Amino acid sequence: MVPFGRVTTYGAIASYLGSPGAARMVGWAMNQCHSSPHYVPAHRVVNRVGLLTGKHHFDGSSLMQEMLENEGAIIEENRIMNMEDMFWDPVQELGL
DNA sequence: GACATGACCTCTG
DNA sequence: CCAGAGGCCATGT
Repeated sequence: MVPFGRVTTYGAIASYLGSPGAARMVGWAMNQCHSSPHYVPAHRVVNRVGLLTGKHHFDGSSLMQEMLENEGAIIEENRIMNMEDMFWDPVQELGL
């Protein structure tokens, strides 16, 4: 549901799902989304400071970064510099 | 059934 | 500001 050009965090997703502290489970879900028939923009999910912690789980080592940069993100040292502008909070945007 | 691990977060000292 | 510890929940051995 994360729109083009926006990113969100594991914690935000977990919080939206009703388990504020279950960010790890979200990471696990992202890992499993490989085998999901639905399209999951996992590249738009980063940790709270905008660090691309899951980049190693994509095909290339820079695929995630490339896709994010393609969506307007400014990435430097595996980190989204303009995180504040890109951040998309499901709780705030979709309502809880 | 216990124990370890994971694309994390938050609080403490 | 940096480091450590605890919590979260599903999965695999």
